[in-house]
Amino acid sequence: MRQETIENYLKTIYNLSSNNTAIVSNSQIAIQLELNPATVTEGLRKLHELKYVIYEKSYGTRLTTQGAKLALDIVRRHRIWETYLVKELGFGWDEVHAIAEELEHVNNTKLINKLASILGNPIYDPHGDPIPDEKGKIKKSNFIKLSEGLVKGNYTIMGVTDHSSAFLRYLEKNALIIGAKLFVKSIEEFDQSLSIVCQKKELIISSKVAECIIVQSND
Amino acid sequence: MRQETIENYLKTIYNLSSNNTAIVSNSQIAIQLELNPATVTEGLRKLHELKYVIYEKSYGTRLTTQGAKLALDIVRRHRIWETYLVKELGFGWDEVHAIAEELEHVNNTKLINKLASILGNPIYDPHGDPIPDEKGKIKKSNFIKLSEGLVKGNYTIMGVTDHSSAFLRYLEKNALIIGAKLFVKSIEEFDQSLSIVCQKKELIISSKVAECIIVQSND
DNA sequence: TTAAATATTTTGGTATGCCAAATTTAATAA
DNA sequence: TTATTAAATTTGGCATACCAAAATATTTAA
Ligand SMILES: [Mn+2]
Ligand SMILES: [Mn+2]
Ligand SMILES: [Mn+2]
Ligand SMILES: [Mn+2]
Repeated sequence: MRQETIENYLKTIYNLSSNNTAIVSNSQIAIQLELNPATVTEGLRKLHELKYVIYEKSYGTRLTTQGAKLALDIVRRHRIWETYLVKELGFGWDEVHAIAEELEHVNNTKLINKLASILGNPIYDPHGDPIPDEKGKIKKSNFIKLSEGLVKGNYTIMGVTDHSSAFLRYLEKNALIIGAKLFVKSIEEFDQSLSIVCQKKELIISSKVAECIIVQSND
Repeated sequence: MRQETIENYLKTIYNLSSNNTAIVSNSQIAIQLELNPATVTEGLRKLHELKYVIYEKSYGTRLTTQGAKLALDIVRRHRIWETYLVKELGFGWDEVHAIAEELEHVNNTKLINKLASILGNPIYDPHGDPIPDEKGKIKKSNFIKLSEGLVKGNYTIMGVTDHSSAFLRYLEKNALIIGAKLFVKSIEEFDQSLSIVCQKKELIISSKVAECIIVQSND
């Protein structure tokens, strides 16, 4: 298998398994990688052969120790590059994901560690995602999705789960950036939309948006 | 054809044609890309179809305007990255070529122009090779190979044509770095080895080494 | 506990990128 | 000008990465 193919599978499996705890289904992977399910079945069989994953037919897939190690390395490269592009090269947080998708495959430990060092070995990337250290160790957090919070609460935005330009520009337009504080006034029963206050301005956000915002409770 | 394959062919053809003037043979390309000649014949037929090259069977290949444009873009990316790695990230001139071979395929104009801008839009890379500007324009020079110079002359080292770590470390060990001044005392008739003085130290270099050093005459 | 819906796998097939061996073409030396 | 040598091309084949459609298996809803 081509190295880039392996890397894209492992990264995807890692991301879909939420910190490598859950088992991942073929269809999830197929959607994420925009591949035909038949292709994914084949791919997983090969990754199993290569001992990167445990793939149990018609049940699901999880990473082996070896697979998780490589996955965490790709995730590290991706997030370090995103941070470098934003902090050192002046890109917007809505532009960097696509570039990092390519840069992540350049495998040079010295390069990544040098970038990390220039950045002061950051623990979070521009979207609030944790950056694994050189050994693959990752900072645990007790953050939640805004959609999972209680009504009437104070929160700080810690990250996002959608990295599309469209979503990030929408957030920016409404001052919903990382570090911003917000207060949830109420949740509409009909559609679970949230009425929130942020920077003294009141606004309504859909449940779909609230699902993509990661927050820390301040209460 | 895969974009990376196209790019590697075009860059190679550009480099072998010395500034896109000469016609390039299949065997040269095969050696450079470490491919079987049969593969190169196929590759060139496809690149001709795609209008990147004019490939005349059993005669030779040259770039079209479109092909030269893309080739110069790859060369620019490669040399900007090499310069950035040396000047901003602290790599040695003997380490950067291999990394740039991967980074050159990341296609993002804004990124390359940003790196170039941080570097002050350099005209030469760490090996003395000229960096095309955004439009593909390249600084012409009247530099020569040290092996082509006259006996008893003063020269300044302007570049190298071999980018291997082994060669570059050999040069560094002997203070034969870019900008260094040297004096050619004599050329041995038997093997064309050169007796030179550099930094007050005398040393003998083989004709093979002299062929890989680009100089400007100071006389 | 079945039928319907959904997910997965198998099968058959395409496109790309490569190579080894055989053949043809071109260049060089006698 | 002919051998001889070298370069290029053709042919037949292999491996990888995909997909569409058909066949199975699993899950979910009756
Ligand atoms: Mn990727
Ligand atoms: Mn990110
Ligand atoms: Mn390359
Ligand atoms: Mn260079």
